[in-house]
Amino acid sequence: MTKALERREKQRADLILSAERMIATRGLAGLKTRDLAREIGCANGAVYNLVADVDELVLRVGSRTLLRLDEALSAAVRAGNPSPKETLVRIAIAYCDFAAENLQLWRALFEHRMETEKALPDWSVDDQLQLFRHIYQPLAALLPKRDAEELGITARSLFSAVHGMVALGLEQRLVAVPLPALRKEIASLVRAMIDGLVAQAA
Amino acid sequence: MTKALERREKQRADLILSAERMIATRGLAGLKTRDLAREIGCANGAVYNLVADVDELVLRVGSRTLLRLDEALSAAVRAGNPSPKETLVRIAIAYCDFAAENLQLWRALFEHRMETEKALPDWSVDDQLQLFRHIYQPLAALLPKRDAEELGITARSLFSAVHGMVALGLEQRLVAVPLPALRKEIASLVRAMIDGLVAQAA
DNA sequence: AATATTTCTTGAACGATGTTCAAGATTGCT
DNA sequence: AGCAATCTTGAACATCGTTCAAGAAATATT
Repeated sequence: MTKALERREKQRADLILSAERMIATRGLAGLKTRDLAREIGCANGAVYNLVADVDELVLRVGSRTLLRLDEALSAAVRAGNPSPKETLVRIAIAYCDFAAENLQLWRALFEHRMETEKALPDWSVDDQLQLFRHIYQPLAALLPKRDAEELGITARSLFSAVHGMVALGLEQRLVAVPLPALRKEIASLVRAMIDGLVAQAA
Repeated sequence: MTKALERREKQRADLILSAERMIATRGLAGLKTRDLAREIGCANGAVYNLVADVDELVLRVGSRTLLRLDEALSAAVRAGNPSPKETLVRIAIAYCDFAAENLQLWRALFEHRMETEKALPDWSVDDQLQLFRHIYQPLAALLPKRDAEELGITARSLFSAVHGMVALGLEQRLVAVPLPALRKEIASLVRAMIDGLVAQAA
């Protein structure tokens, strides 16, 4: 019994890694159960012994991506010892860089939601909220008069604004923006947002 | 000959309207050629006489949506005669309201891009760039020292930031944000961005 | 007006794809 | 070794977008 379960877990891990590789190279739409089955060496039907459906598979890959994103943002905060304002700029730039370097996996994070209506499992929701904590602390230092709830909302807004710039900036359909220019733009607008918020609070 | 072409055009218009209705009620994923054919009264294969493929259909619906969005933003600018700063706030709020009121159609605008790699036809690209002109003018008044290219980039960044707030704000997966709170947040952050940009320029 | 030619429309068929399931193979327990 | 529980298989199903040969309709020609 232990042997079988071990093998199962091993294959499950293989499956998720294969799915991750496949999304990274061919995009979310390029993820096919039959190709996955061939890659990990099993029948296509066997995929459903390892995972309930592709939705779960995508969410598991997404969870890994969020983890790596979290690490990237943590590293950006850790480097040097800048002011709260520059910390927030670094986080934004790090988010942009991560998205550019993991374009397809990062996109999959947001593309997938639209397709299914069913609620997300808890293990998937938790990760997402963790991201805001990187923003929360520097923001609290800059806006000492705001209470925790206000800070949470503002942190989310700040994140969303940067996300929008990255999302539309990395889109090739509109005018293609070279990555260095995008980074500069993001840094500039983040500084503007922070300056504006601090000025409003004064 | 003219009679047949007329009928064709009529049916083409019907098809696009049906597609629009279908996306609005069932989402982009709910758009099915067989259902469309039944609605406009023709065989499913006949859809491909009116339109090259579903991609084109989605783009045509998107074009209509962008037109209505443009009108909504124009109306927001027209109302009253506020300062450039408040004009930009109104545009942002109008964008948020439009997205909320036309949720599925608005989402389809951005969901669709990911799926196809082929370049967009010109008639579809043009509309998108027009949106920035609403932002450009008030921004030029606020930042008189910036040249046209810089203003264009900043206008796009501002739009992207607001788009991000709306996109993640209207997402139900994360913490659900009530619409009035979202509008308030957007107004607040737009004012902060503008204040910050103006202060930087000084 | 009758016929020929071009064009359009049809709906069956194709190829993909996610998912299911009964039958066969494998594993774990006594 | 033998039995029961479990897992694996790959064929089958349903649902898509899309294509296409054949029949219907419209247009052009005589």
